[in-house]
Amino acid sequence: MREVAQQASVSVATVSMVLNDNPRISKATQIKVRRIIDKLGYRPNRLAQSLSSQYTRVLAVLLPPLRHAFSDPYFGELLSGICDRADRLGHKVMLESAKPDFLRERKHMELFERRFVDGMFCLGVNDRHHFIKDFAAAGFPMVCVNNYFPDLKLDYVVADYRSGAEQVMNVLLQLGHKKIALIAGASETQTIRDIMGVYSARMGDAGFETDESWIADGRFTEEGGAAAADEILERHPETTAIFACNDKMALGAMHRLVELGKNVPGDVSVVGFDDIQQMAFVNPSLTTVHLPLYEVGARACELLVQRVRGKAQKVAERMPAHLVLRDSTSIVSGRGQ
Amino acid sequence: MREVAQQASVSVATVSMVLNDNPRISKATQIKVRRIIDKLGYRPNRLAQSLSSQYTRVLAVLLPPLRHAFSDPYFGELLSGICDRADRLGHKVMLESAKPDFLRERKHMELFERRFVDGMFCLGVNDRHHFIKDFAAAGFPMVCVNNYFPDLKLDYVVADYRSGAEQVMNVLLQLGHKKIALIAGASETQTIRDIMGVYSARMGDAGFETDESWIADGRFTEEGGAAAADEILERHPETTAIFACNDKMALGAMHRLVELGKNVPGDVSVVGFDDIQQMAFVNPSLTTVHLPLYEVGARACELLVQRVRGKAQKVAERMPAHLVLRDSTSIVSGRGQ
DNA sequence: GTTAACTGCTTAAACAGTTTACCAGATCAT
DNA sequence: ATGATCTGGTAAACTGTTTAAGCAGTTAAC
Repeated sequence: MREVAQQASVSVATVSMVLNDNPRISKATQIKVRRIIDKLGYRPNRLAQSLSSQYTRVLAVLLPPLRHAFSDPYFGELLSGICDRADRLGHKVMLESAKPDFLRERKHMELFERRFVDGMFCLGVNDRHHFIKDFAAAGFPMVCVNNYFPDLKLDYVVADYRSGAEQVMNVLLQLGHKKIALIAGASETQTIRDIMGVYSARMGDAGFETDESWIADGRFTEEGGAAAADEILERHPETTAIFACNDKMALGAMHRLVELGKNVPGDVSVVGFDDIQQMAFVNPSLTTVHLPLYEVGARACELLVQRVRGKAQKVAERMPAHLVLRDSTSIVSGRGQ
Repeated sequence: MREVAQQASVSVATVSMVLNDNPRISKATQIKVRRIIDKLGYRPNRLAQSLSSQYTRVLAVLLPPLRHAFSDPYFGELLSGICDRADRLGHKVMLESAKPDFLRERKHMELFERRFVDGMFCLGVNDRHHFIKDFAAAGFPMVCVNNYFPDLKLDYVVADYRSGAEQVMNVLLQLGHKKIALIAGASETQTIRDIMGVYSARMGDAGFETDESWIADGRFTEEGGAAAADEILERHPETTAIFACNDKMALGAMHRLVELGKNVPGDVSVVGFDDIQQMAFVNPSLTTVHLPLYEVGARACELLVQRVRGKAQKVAERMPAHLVLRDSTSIVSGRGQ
């Protein structure tokens, strides 16, 4: 920068102002300086800029410490939305995994304290993750992505799980299903509780009271989904439909059903949640709820950037979800009754 | 830092040396200063550290600009390995997407020039991506992950595609298959050419000469795999086995086969490549080649960090792959002959 | 007729560290 | 006693930006 200033016979401050399109710089100086910049191939050092301006223009994404978190299409789709939008807003995205060590050493706070990042996204958090309160307490910008905490004053952007669940229950009931089981994930997650609430309510409305024996925990994984399917069929062999709270569990359940010699959807209908890409290509293709994950991520990013700039107030948005009917659901079969 | 120095009645230089475990600092001063640091909750500003030390300890991952790149388990697994190892080595990971604009504006170079990052990983690149030469030319540390360029002097870490392909061909031939088709990806990719080379050679060895009518391009996607399956069956209805160069294409092909009323593996065996996690849970579960993607990513990270520190020489490693037999392959059926 | 707000630019301080050259005192060999 | 070496520390220069304050002259507002 000094070199540019020298060659253009102006001060470094002027060069700085040229770079920042400060209106106080005359057209002539603008052009003169820019010409030298191009000639010299000068690029401002972002570390120095950040040091001085107090903004790093870097955002962190905190992912749960699952072995396959990065290769999980669910998180991937959120990440995709976040990254695309961040790029458009001139921000970089950094990846972090919320390992126990990471949290114990308060690294999630260090990210801010040491000026690594301006803001943070939390993905896959639930009520047991007490650390999320730290951000708000310290006044660091943070947005919960596709999750929320009614009791805490935290920013969030979330897909409409209730509406999605309503649509699933409607279609299953209309297809004549009465023996509907639910494969849930961790009930420490508010969105899962939303689905469970809708499930119980709609079953009750339809006159088919269910108890917790109709609900199994699939731990959000394929293996868990398979195990949950086992549990359910053992407790209720008369089950004609299984509603899983995410696609991975639905896939695991479906795989297990086929292994057990059941026909999907002939004997048992299966419905997922999320609509991750592959689900159109499994056999049978999976009926599921499409969540606008990309858009949720993108919107969260927009709002986080506003927060960083001190603009946004309370951030809380809910984005629409819709059912995608495929081949894993059908009208209840005669003998299923 | 000034505050710490003052309270400990030493200079800021001393505080800096304490933080960096400089041996010139006495035990007594060490302890005295550290006590004040803890008391004040002081955290060194990484921007200032980087500005001064010339190292950012940030690495960038350049992903191809595919709509679902982030949610692709293939990239996810590589990313997972990279991130875990980077964390252990005290480095942060930044995400970048190689969009046309990005490259046109030389942003991939700016990342280095503006001191954003110390090094870079390139994922999913092929011979058409001329920009990869820029790094070497400018002397910026870069490692190609799970891909390589025999003609260029670039660092890389790659899974052993040839050995994987050998294993596939061995098992298919042993199962009695003769009419084996190949679904390839972009032939601009060296690893794909490796597979194609093995395929042709082994078919030739076994006395079953094939020509390009037995090879279709599946563009690495499920849709492409499905279309490729169509092509192949149209040209060669007698096909008894399909070998796809990645799992996504295998899944697409399998889905199409089932749609066409074929039984997998009864009528047609299908083999994939990569062993992404879900493939154990599709119907039928997919026989595929397990690539140590996590390890490839981790190793690439180790080597990149060494490169950044100026230690490593030429980096070029190949990691072993092995076949995973599942339910999508079987002995060739009588009528298939 | 005074005050205030421009004009386009410069100077210097601030941002928060690291590193190098140097220094005073202690230790050691001659 | 003298010079050489070691020890533990300091002051100052350095990294590359942004930004507040200021310069002297012009113009608009009250």
